[in-house]
Amino acid sequence: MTEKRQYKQRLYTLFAAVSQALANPHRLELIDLLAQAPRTVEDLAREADMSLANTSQHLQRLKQARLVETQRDGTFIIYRLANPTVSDLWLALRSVAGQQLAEVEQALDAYRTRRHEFKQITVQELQERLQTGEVILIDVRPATEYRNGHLPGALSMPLSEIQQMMAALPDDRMVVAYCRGPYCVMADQALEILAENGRKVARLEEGVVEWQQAGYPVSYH
Amino acid sequence: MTEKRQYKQRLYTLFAAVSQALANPHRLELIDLLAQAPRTVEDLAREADMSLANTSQHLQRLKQARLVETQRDGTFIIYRLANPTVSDLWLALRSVAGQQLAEVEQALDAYRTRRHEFKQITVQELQERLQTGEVILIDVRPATEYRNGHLPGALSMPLSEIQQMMAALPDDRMVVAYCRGPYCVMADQALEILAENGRKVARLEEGVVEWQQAGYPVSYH
DNA sequence: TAAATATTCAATAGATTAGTTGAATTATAT
DNA sequence: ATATAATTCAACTAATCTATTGAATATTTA
Repeated sequence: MTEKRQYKQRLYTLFAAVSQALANPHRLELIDLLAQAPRTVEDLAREADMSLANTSQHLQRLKQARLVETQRDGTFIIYRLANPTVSDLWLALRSVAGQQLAEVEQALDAYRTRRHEFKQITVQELQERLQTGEVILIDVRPATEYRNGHLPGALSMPLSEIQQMMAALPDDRMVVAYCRGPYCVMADQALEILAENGRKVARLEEGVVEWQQAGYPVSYH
Repeated sequence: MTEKRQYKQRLYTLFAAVSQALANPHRLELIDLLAQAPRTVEDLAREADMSLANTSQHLQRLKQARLVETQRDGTFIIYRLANPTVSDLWLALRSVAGQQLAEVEQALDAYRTRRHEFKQITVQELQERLQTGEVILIDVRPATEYRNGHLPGALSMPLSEIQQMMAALPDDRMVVAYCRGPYCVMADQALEILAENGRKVARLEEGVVEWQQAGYPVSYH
């Protein structure tokens, strides 16, 4: 019977190893980025503000834990999440932390300083108003992420190019912006610019991953 | 802008702290037990085969991470999961590990040695056959866990008492047993005893937590 | 074939952190 | 007051973890 205990312990140790792989802020940021789209090491290092070698090391740990996998493309190596359930795990982790730790709300307020300034729109509301043509929906993430999947009906309008592209938007409709999800500041920044230019704006807190997990379909073109 | 980076880092650090709290086999076993029912420290220590002091220490860490909470009952302190989403997180973690790590299957085969000997029954199949009265469903977990919630129509028949209680079962129907889920060996042990006594048996891999997460209702009486 | 590029590897420093145990302590109930 | 349940403390051991560097590898391009 003491063997049984060992085997049970081995199982829990395996589960703990996965949790261990996620138990680092840098690695979580990498997972978060990869949940939006597959990327090269360089790209990840730049987005996460880490050295290349360090990024590579952390990616190795994630790979060992089978949370990410690689695929070569020319001289680049492209990392991707190994499985959609990894996204689910990341969302579950975020959700528990968000619900249980008041510090998350505080940190979020410090990060997204204008979070409470903009009107929020729910998924249901958005869908109704998109149908009737009352609102226009923009995806302000980098174009690569848009190409990897976006909300149906969304226009790609990366934050970096919004000043130029803004003019192309019809000015009789409210603009709803979304980005990588509730812990992403890009949509707020886009709305700030749009609002300064006299647009009626609102933010959708959900990103593509949250949208998808809720069971809604995603567009690719 | 470098402040922004700090705040983002702080957020990921908070998420990582939750993962860190789960990144230990003993603590995962405690979470697993608490997912079945609230318990005292003593009870947890006994079930998990750990010293009392050690159990207490690990529980403190889980409490700090807000994954569990306490409630006093006389001289006892009762621990429970702080939130149903903690169960979801635990299931998501288990699911990722199960899908990505071949070692989990191997360890499971070593732990549940007779796992492949018994017929498995799916949730759908079970529901159909319960309706028609073709099968009888037993919950072989300790009675406390049964009382905390069980599958509708299940009889409480703890593994420890199955020898005595077995006789009460009608002998014209197949007996389906379940316990704490796919990583629990109790149902297998019950089926072994029942099969030796000439019963037709089958195992339901799902436990109450998996059942509940799938959206099915749970009974309490 | 050689050069250029992207990524990984190996080795290291340095700090921090984690897990366990037994004894002492606190809190509650009788 | 005494017994019971749980927590905390002190102490020890061990281990892990991150970030950094420069060298090495693998693939493509010239």
